Amino acid sequence: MAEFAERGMSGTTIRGVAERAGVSPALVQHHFGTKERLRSACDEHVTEYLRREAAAGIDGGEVGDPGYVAAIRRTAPPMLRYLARALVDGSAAAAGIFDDLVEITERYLVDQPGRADAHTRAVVFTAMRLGITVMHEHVSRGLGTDLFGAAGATRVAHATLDLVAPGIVPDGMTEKVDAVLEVMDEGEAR
Amino acid sequence: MAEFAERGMSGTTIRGVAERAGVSPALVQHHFGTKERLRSACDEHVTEYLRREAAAGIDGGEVGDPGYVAAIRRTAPPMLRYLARALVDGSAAAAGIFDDLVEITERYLVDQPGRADAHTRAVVFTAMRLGITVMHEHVSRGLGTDLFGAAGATRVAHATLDLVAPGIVPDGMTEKVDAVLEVMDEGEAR
DNA sequence: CAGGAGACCGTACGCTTGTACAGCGACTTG
DNA sequence: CAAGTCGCTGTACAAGCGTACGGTCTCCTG
Repeated sequence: MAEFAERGMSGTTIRGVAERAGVSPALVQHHFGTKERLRSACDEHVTEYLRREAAAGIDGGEVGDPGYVAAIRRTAPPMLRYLARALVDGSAAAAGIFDDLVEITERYLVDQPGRADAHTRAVVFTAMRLGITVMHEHVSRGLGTDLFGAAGATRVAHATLDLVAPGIVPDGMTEKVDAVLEVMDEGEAR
Repeated sequence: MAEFAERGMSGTTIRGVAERAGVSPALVQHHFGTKERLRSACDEHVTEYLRREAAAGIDGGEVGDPGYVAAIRRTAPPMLRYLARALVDGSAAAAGIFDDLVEITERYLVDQPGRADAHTRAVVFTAMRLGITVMHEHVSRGLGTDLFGAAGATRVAHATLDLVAPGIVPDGMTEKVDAVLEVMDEGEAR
């Protein structure tokens, strides 16, 4: 996944993946058959991960658990880096994830009257939020800190809350974000 | 540029570029030498274009000219498609453009008190806005309309104005956007 | 203990790739 | 009109690619 994220679908080689994994190229082929099936396996893996963690994050009280947050902070960056590439590399799975996020966003965005309809807003807002992840390299450079680090994530979360219209985001979202950031800080300090 | 935009740096072949241009692969090499220098030429071209048109758009009254707006709407999409790819493909020129946009954004964003500092806000806002362009394929699919078409651009502009905090965007920006959209509609109707 | 499954490897093959090179015709220039 | 420039081409080649295949070793199982 790291190799796909860094070099893109056509830029990664099976030999490169094998070397990074410390095995022979033949073993990669033995397990995944073809390069396309290796990509599919990555797609499936990140799709399942996001579906599982998104569900836990939405309806679960797990976001208050320092251990859970720490685990997410450890496992999420590789997934997001892969997703960032897949979103512009023409992966069908990434398109599905995007559409799922649009649907979730549309359900949670406050439908207050404005210039655009709720669906258009949800699509645009999803693209905007994902833009930060997709351009994490540039964001990190601009911030002088890794976006996927604790400090970077906090700053970006605060800036995002500054930037989006208050009437759009559901009630209690600001507090929820603050709670997660606090739990994250505690986990970082320990 | 279209080939680079669709297939990425490592996915495009000189033979593919040549075929698309209706010439022989050797001619591409004759003019640009190497694939890397071809990419550099594209980078330079889009950089110069954006610098020129951004300057005209910011301090010029040209945005009220229907002919000018029509020309932009014809020339911009290929540039933006290329930029979208270059931003995640690790192009040095794209990084420079991103940084330039951050600087411009920081200069124009209203520096009202909030949770994040002005620079962080500018970086995040730049990534968000570019996210729409970078994920134009997904946005277009979600909208059911081409993002680079007149209808799509209008809907996205309206949704963006709905989504960003009113205190952040400078005075008169809404009216300016409306004016451009109106001129665009006139040009389209003709 | 025989044997099968599976993780793992080295080698090989055909194809595509970037690039080098020699050449051809049209047009410009002295 | 000779000569050079330039747009343009076909061919050739080494490197790297995805993938097929046969083989080795370890471990589990009957």
